[in-house]
Amino acid sequence: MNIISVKDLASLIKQERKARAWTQAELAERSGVSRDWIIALEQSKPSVELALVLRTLKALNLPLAINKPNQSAQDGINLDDILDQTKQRANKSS
Amino acid sequence: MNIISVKDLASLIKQERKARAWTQAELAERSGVSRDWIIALEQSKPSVELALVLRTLKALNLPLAINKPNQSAQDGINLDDILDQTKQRANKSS
DNA sequence: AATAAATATTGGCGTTCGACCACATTCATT
DNA sequence: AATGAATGTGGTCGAACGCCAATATTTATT
Repeated sequence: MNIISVKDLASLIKQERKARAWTQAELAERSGVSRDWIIALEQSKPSVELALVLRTLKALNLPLAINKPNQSAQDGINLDDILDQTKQRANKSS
Repeated sequence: MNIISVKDLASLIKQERKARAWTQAELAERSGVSRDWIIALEQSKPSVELALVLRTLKALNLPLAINKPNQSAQDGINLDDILDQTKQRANKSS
Protein backbone atom coordinates (compact mmCIF):
# COMPACT_ATOMS: atom_id res chain seq x y z
CA MET A 1 0.00 0.00 0.00
CA ASN A 2 1.23 3.46 -0.86
CA ILE A 3 1.57 6.01 1.89
CA ILE A 4 1.00 9.52 0.66
CA SER A 5 -0.48 11.10 3.75
CA VAL A 6 -0.35 10.71 7.50
CA LYS A 7 -3.92 9.48 7.35
CA ASP A 8 -2.90 6.58 5.16
CA LEU A 9 -0.25 5.57 7.64
CA ALA A 10 -2.57 6.03 10.57
CA SER A 11 -5.42 3.96 9.24
CA LEU A 12 -3.11 1.23 8.06
CA ILE A 13 -1.49 0.96 11.46
CA LYS A 14 -4.84 0.91 13.20
CA GLN A 15 -6.08 -1.72 10.81
CA GLU A 16 -3.01 -3.89 11.28
CA ARG A 17 -3.18 -3.54 15.04
CA LYS A 18 -6.75 -4.72 15.05
CA ALA A 19 -5.90 -7.51 12.65
CA ARG A 20 -3.57 -8.76 15.34
CA ALA A 21 -6.20 -8.21 18.01
CA TRP A 22 -3.89 -5.93 19.96
CA THR A 23 -5.08 -3.12 22.17
CA GLN A 24 -3.51 0.29 21.86
CA ALA A 25 -1.82 -0.34 25.18
CA GLU A 26 -0.38 -3.58 23.86
CA LEU A 27 0.97 -1.94 20.73
CA ALA A 28 2.34 0.91 22.81
CA GLU A 29 4.20 -1.46 25.07
CA ARG A 30 5.59 -3.45 22.16
CA SER A 31 6.66 -0.26 20.39
CA GLY A 32 8.15 1.35 23.44
CA VAL A 33 5.94 4.41 23.34
CA SER A 34 3.10 5.71 25.47
CA ARG A 35 -0.50 4.75 24.90
CA ASP A 36 -1.29 8.41 24.38
CA TRP A 37 1.12 8.52 21.51
CA ILE A 38 -0.45 5.53 19.80
CA ILE A 39 -3.80 7.26 20.08
CA ALA A 40 -2.37 10.41 18.54
CA LEU A 41 -0.78 8.43 15.74
CA GLU A 42 -3.96 6.55 14.92
CA GLN A 43 -5.74 9.88 14.87
CA SER A 44 -3.38 11.09 12.17
CA LYS A 45 -1.47 13.61 14.20
CA PRO A 46 0.85 15.07 11.58
CA SER A 47 3.73 15.91 13.88
CA VAL A 48 4.51 12.48 15.28
CA GLU A 49 8.19 11.71 15.47
CA LEU A 50 9.55 9.62 12.65
CA ALA A 51 11.63 7.38 14.88
CA LEU A 52 8.62 6.40 16.95
CA VAL A 53 6.69 5.65 13.79
CA LEU A 54 9.44 3.35 12.61
CA ARG A 55 9.47 1.61 15.98
CA THR A 56 5.75 1.06 15.75
CA LEU A 57 5.97 -0.33 12.24
CA LYS A 58 8.69 -2.66 13.41
CA ALA A 59 6.54 -3.83 16.29
CA LEU A 60 3.82 -4.57 13.76
CA ASN A 61 6.26 -6.27 11.44
CA LEU A 62 5.40 -3.85 8.66
CA PRO A 63 8.38 -3.06 6.44
CA LEU A 64 8.53 0.42 5.00
CA ALA A 65 9.87 0.70 1.48
CA ILE A 66 10.69 3.30 -1.12
CA ASN A 67 10.78 2.34 -4.75
CA LYS A 68 12.76 4.69 -6.87
CA PRO A 69 10.71 4.95 -10.02
CA ASN A 70 12.73 7.72 -11.64
CA GLN A 71 15.74 5.84 -12.85
CA SER A 72 16.74 6.22 -16.46
CA ALA A 73 19.20 3.90 -18.10
CA GLN A 74 22.18 6.21 -17.66
CA ASP A 75 22.84 7.04 -14.05
CA GLY A 76 22.45 10.65 -13.10
CA ILE A 77 20.42 11.50 -16.15
CA ASN A 78 16.72 11.75 -15.56
CA LEU A 79 14.60 13.32 -18.22
CA ASP A 80 11.61 13.72 -15.93
CA ASP A 81 13.68 15.68 -13.47
CA ILE A 82 15.13 17.90 -16.16
CA LEU A 83 11.66 18.63 -17.39
CA ASP A 84 10.56 19.22 -13.84
CA GLN A 85 13.34 21.69 -13.21
CA THR A 86 12.65 23.49 -16.46
CA LYS A 87 9.02 23.94 -15.53
CA GLN A 88 10.02 25.06 -12.07
CA ARG A 89 12.33 27.75 -13.37
CA ALA A 90 9.66 28.92 -15.77
CA ASN A 91 7.25 29.36 -12.86
CA LYS A 92 9.78 31.22 -10.78
CA SER A 93 8.99 34.42 -12.66
CA SER A 94 5.57 34.61 -11.04
CA MET B 1 14.72 0.04 -0.85
CA ASN B 2 13.61 -0.91 2.64
CA ILE B 3 13.56 1.73 5.34
CA ILE B 4 14.27 0.28 8.73
CA SER B 5 15.96 3.20 10.39
CA VAL B 6 16.02 6.97 10.18
CA LYS B 7 19.50 6.69 8.74
CA ASP B 8 18.20 4.72 5.80
CA LEU B 9 15.65 7.37 5.05
CA ALA B 10 18.15 10.16 5.53
CA SER B 11 20.82 8.78 3.25
CA LEU B 12 18.31 7.87 0.59
CA ILE B 13 16.88 11.36 0.57
CA LYS B 14 20.32 12.92 0.42
CA GLN B 15 21.28 10.60 -2.38
CA GLU B 16 18.14 11.34 -4.36
CA ARG B 17 18.54 15.06 -3.84
CA LYS B 18 22.06 14.94 -5.22
CA ALA B 19 20.93 12.73 -8.06
CA ARG B 20 18.68 15.61 -9.06
CA ALA B 21 21.49 18.10 -8.51
CA TRP B 22 19.43 20.05 -6.03
CA THR B 23 20.88 22.04 -3.17
CA GLN B 24 19.45 21.66 0.29
CA ALA B 25 17.92 25.10 -0.12
CA GLU B 26 16.25 24.00 -3.32
CA LEU B 27 14.81 20.87 -1.76
CA ALA B 28 13.71 22.88 1.25
CA GLU B 29 11.85 25.36 -0.91
CA ARG B 30 10.20 22.62 -2.97
CA SER B 31 9.19 20.76 0.19
CA GLY B 32 7.98 23.80 2.02
CA VAL B 33 10.33 23.42 4.96
CA SER B 34 13.34 25.34 6.19
CA ARG B 35 16.85 24.59 5.03
CA ASP B 36 17.78 23.87 8.64
CA TRP B 37 15.21 21.14 8.73
CA ILE B 38 16.55 19.50 5.59
CA ILE B 39 19.98 19.52 7.16
CA ALA B 40 18.62 17.88 10.28
CA LEU B 41 16.79 15.28 8.27
CA GLU B 42 19.83 14.39 6.18
CA GLN B 43 21.76 14.07 9.40
CA SER B 44 19.33 11.44 10.61
CA LYS B 45 17.69 13.44 13.33
CA PRO B 46 15.28 10.88 14.80
CA SER B 47 12.61 13.32 15.89
CA VAL B 48 11.72 14.91 12.58
CA GLU B 49 8.01 15.33 12.04
CA LEU B 50 6.40 12.71 9.89
CA ALA B 51 4.32 15.15 7.86
CA LEU B 52 7.39 17.10 6.81
CA VAL B 53 9.11 13.88 5.82
CA LEU B 54 6.18 12.97 3.61
CA ARG B 55 6.25 16.40 2.05
CA THR B 56 9.92 16.00 1.27
CA LEU B 57 9.42 12.59 -0.26
CA LYS B 58 6.67 14.00 -2.40
CA ALA B 59 8.91 16.83 -3.54
CA LEU B 60 11.43 14.19 -4.55
CA ASN B 61 8.78 12.09 -6.22
CA LEU B 62 9.62 9.16 -3.97
CA PRO B 63 6.57 7.05 -3.12
CA LEU B 64 6.51 5.44 0.30
CA ALA B 65 4.98 2.00 0.50
CA ILE B 66 4.17 -0.66 3.03
CA ASN B 67 3.87 -4.25 1.96
CA LYS B 68 1.89 -6.38 4.31
CA PRO B 69 3.81 -9.64 4.41
CA ASN B 70 1.81 -11.31 7.17
CA GLN B 71 -1.27 -12.35 5.32
CA SER B 72 -2.44 -15.90 5.57
CA ALA B 73 -4.88 -17.37 3.07
CA GLN B 74 -7.93 -16.72 5.23
CA ASP B 75 -8.33 -13.08 6.05
CA GLY B 76 -8.01 -12.17 9.68
CA ILE B 77 -6.33 -15.39 10.62
CA ASN B 78 -2.60 -15.20 11.10
CA LEU B 79 -0.90 -18.08 12.80
CA ASP B 80 2.25 -16.11 13.46
CA ASP B 81 0.31 -13.48 15.30
CA ILE B 82 -1.59 -16.01 17.35
CA LEU B 83 1.67 -17.61 18.34
CA ASP B 84 3.06 -14.19 19.10
CA GLN B 85 0.17 -13.34 21.35
CA THR B 86 0.38 -16.65 23.15
CA LYS B 87 4.03 -16.06 23.90
CA GLN B 88 3.27 -12.53 25.01
CA ARG B 89 0.64 -13.63 27.45
CA ALA B 90 2.96 -16.25 28.83
CA ASN B 91 5.57 -13.58 29.48
CA LYS B 92 3.13 -11.23 31.12
CA SER B 93 3.46 -13.19 34.34
CA SER B 94 6.98 -11.84 34.84
C1' DA C 1 45.70 29.89 -3.69
C1' DA C 2 41.51 32.59 -4.04
C1' DT C 3 36.79 33.02 -4.54
C1' DA C 4 32.10 31.72 -4.27
C1' DA C 5 28.75 28.31 -3.30
C1' DA C 6 27.06 24.78 -0.45
C1' DT C 7 26.78 22.71 3.90
C1' DA C 8 27.07 22.67 8.93
C1' DT C 9 26.85 24.85 13.53
C1' DT C 10 25.29 27.88 17.20
C1' DG C 11 22.02 30.55 19.92
C1' DG C 12 17.52 32.52 20.51
C1' DC C 13 12.48 32.29 20.33
C1' DG C 14 7.80 30.81 20.32
C1' DT C 15 5.44 26.58 19.91
C1' DT C 16 4.51 21.93 20.55
C1' DC C 17 6.00 17.49 21.43
C1' DG C 18 5.52 13.07 24.16
C1' DA C 19 4.97 11.01 28.80
C1' DC C 20 2.05 10.93 32.61
C1' DC C 21 -2.26 11.13 35.20
C1' DA C 22 -7.12 11.46 35.95
C1' DC C 23 -11.44 11.43 33.97
C1' DA C 24 -14.99 10.75 30.31
C1' DT C 25 -16.80 8.11 26.66
C1' DT C 26 -17.49 4.17 23.72
C1' DC C 27 -17.64 -0.77 22.99
C1' DA C 28 -18.36 -5.63 23.97
C1' DT C 29 -19.89 -9.38 26.62
C1' DT C 30 -23.08 -11.04 29.76
C1' DA D 1 -29.29 -2.69 31.67
C1' DA D 2 -24.88 -3.47 33.89
C1' DT D 3 -20.18 -4.45 34.12
C1' DG D 4 -15.43 -4.08 32.71
C1' DA D 5 -12.38 -3.25 29.06
C1' DA D 6 -10.87 -0.32 25.46
C1' DT D 7 -10.54 4.12 23.57
C1' DG D 8 -10.60 9.13 23.71
C1' DT D 9 -10.06 13.73 26.21
C1' DG D 10 -8.05 17.45 28.91
C1' DG D 11 -4.48 19.15 31.78
C1' DT D 12 0.48 19.72 33.44
C1' DC D 13 5.44 19.63 32.72
C1' DG D 14 10.12 19.21 31.05
C1' DA D 15 12.29 18.69 26.80
C1' DA D 16 12.80 19.45 22.12
C1' DC D 17 10.70 20.97 18.07
C1' DG D 18 11.17 23.93 13.67
C1' DC D 19 12.22 28.50 12.01
C1' DC D 20 15.26 32.31 11.79
C1' DA D 21 19.61 34.86 11.66
C1' DA D 22 24.46 34.93 11.93
C1' DT D 23 28.55 32.66 11.72
C1' DA D 24 31.91 28.72 10.76
C1' DT D 25 33.36 25.10 7.86
C1' DT D 26 33.54 22.34 3.86
C1' DT D 27 33.36 21.77 -1.11
C1' DA D 28 33.86 23.10 -5.88
C1' DT D 29 35.36 26.01 -9.57
C1' DT D 30 38.50 29.09 -11.53
